[in-house]
Amino acid sequence: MLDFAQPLHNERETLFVEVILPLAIAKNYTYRVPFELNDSVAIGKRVVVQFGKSKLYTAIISSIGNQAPEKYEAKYIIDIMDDAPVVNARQLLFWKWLADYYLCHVGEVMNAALPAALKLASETKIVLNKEFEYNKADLNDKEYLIIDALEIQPELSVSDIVKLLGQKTVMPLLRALFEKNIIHISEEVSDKYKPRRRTFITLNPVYSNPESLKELFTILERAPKQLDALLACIQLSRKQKLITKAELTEASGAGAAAIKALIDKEVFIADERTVSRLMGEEHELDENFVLSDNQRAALKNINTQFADKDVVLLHGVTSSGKTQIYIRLIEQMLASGRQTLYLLPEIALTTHIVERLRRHFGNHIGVYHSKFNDNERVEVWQKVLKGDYQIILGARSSVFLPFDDLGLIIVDEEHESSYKQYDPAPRYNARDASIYLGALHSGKVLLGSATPSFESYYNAKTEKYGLAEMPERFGGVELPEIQVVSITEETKRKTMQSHFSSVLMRDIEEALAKKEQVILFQNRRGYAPVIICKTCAYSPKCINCDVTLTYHKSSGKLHCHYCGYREDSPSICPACGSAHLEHKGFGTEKVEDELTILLPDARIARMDLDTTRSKMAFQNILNDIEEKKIDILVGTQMVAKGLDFPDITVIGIISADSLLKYPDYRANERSFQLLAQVSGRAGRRGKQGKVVIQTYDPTHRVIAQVISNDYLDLYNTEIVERKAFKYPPFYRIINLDIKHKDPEKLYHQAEYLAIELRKHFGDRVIGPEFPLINRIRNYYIKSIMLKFEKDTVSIAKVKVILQDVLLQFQTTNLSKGCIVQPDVDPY
DNA sequence: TTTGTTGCAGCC
DNA sequence: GCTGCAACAAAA
Repeated sequence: MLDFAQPLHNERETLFVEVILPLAIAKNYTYRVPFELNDSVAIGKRVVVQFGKSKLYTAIISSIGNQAPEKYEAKYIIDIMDDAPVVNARQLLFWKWLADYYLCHVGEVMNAALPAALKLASETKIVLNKEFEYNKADLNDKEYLIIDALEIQPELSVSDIVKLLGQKTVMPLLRALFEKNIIHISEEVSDKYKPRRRTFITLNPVYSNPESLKELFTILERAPKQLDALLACIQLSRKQKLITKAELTEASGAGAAAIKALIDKEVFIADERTVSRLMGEEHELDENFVLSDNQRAALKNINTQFADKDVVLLHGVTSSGKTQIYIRLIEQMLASGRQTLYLLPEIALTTHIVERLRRHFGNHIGVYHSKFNDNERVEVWQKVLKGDYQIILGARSSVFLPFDDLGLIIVDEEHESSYKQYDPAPRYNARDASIYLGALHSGKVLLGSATPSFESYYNAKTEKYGLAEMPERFGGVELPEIQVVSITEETKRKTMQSHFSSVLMRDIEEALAKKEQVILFQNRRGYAPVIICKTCAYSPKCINCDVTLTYHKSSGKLHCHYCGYREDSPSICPACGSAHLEHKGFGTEKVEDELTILLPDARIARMDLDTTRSKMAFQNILNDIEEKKIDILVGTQMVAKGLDFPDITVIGIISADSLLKYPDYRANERSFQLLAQVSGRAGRRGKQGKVVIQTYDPTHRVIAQVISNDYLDLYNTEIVERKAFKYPPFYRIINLDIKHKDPEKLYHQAEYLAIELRKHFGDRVIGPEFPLINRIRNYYIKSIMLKFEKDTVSIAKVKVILQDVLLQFQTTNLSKGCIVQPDVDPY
């Protein structure tokens, strides 16, 4: 007779699991499963293992077997942390693909994929959650011990707790405490995103009939303040649907105490809600919008193309209403019961689009991005795992969430470079990864952009992707008027006031007079990027990097934008003692500074990395713009993205030249995208905006294309060059960054590596060359570029060979001290 | 001789 | 990625 109660694995059998460790190592590691855990092991569950002499790590089980490794004795798993897998099989495939495609280790992918709190390690720091009130009687002895220790010493590492309890299996305990919200993992101070919350007050419906209301009045007779508040509430509710607590306090003059008393008595019902930063106007409209004919056609087109194409590119000009189409598509997905992932560039996620979708989709939607703290991220992760969210709105890292049936991925602003991660490996592009992820789920991918990347547009043109176009703006919003100003010309006529042309100044002044707002764009932060001695031509350099130091007036120091090094700004030349130090070039800080002199009455703010680094600063600036406390906003790239405010009518590009002259094959594409995007910020419904582009090169082809808003012309001219000079979309690029502390050794090693590579790839190997910046953080850098024909060369095979060559290289004596970092599809 | 520094293999 | 050791260098 069959015994159905029989456990999954024979109890006698010894199981071994292969795990993924959150480290940059190539090998797989096998651990032995203690008998008592035989039934609990499963692929995708987290286990605690010891790796090396003393370190504990959270690892993910990637496979289970019963063969003991031959060459070594496997260590035991210390513990299993999950009752159910936190990572599903598709995710593991996705991780593997990413590691292969981007030439990195699965462990690095795991690191990027899992929120920190899901991978506690010995060094993870634990802190108490101060806001949580718990009953000590509910804790068991060990938990009590931990909490007690944390009350004395606010921060303990996992290994401290191991010592404290005298046992190795502390992770489940910590997990339990974590889930009960008693402890947090400690994080460096990062600015945390806080949605704006308001408390809304409504009268308890119990009092909707006159009888009970009358009764209430009698009861409150002896509390005149509360009576005032009640009356004010009734009065306000005639005029508006929603009453905020602040409005009520203001209108009644009753004070917060009276209102609180009424809430406590359940006369008022308080409801705290996240509200839009863009107040009013759109509220009603959004719930039940109607697509325009163009939008309906585009939607239909997309749906038709999805029938035989997995990826469709939606090319719609700014303000053509792509978001409404996305919403309709998400609704379709929701109806069919499948999940949607909606990707946006990081910065766009702090604006009203989140609220707009929240309002539309309510509890179905989860938001995930880097301004969220780790606890919030784990919460979203768990909810996706449980299937609580049907829709995820997030930045690039949300491709890692544990989706189980992803029907649609929308990648908005697909051309954005912020989809590509550079610094810690994996150097992945979330847009490209999405296409693979979509395929893994047999889902569809929609790429959206007003200025598509050439790669995507080419793929659409060659019918690899479907293409839907929306050439018209929605609701008759006019394109801004773009005026180009020649700096050369104005300088000759002596009409430049420092960096502002007469044209720009006039437009700014006119806008200010009309109480409208202005954005000025300058693609460089700080005050002056170079300081140069007029006598001996010396200019201060960073001690760790090969760059000139940028003068920052606010700190009075010279900053290195690459490693963070700072030093005091010299008053005389450190080389020759001359007092003639000249500031060359200008950044946002200087623009702001000069503007305050030229327009002393204007309220000016600056938005760049320096002013938004601190907690909440970014949000504060946005609030100030919205509440019209700022007349002029000076900023870097940041201002181009996701700033949608109706009263911004003038945009000034202080100097387009640094964009146009950037030494990169993508410079024209990028310039167009950025200029088009910045221009899109000017003017909204009913108001035509104005864009002023200042440049030394007013006849530049790209500027003409921006003015005529002719993406196609740009594409057609550029694509010819791309083909001629062997660049994407016709060729794939893999960059190898080679780093060494010793420039001599670096030179020889890089040359040697290039020779080795040429043996396999011939003249597809370019370099080694010095990159734009020669040395960063005391490492000298050379780079080798590899270009492969897209149509005829199998990139998978290339990567196998490349991996091989690199491995060979790294095992020779010649390569000691040398770091090679591959960057696949650099962006 | 002691103490400090750096490079490097191996971790299961 | 981290560790511990070996080799080497500087201080004593």
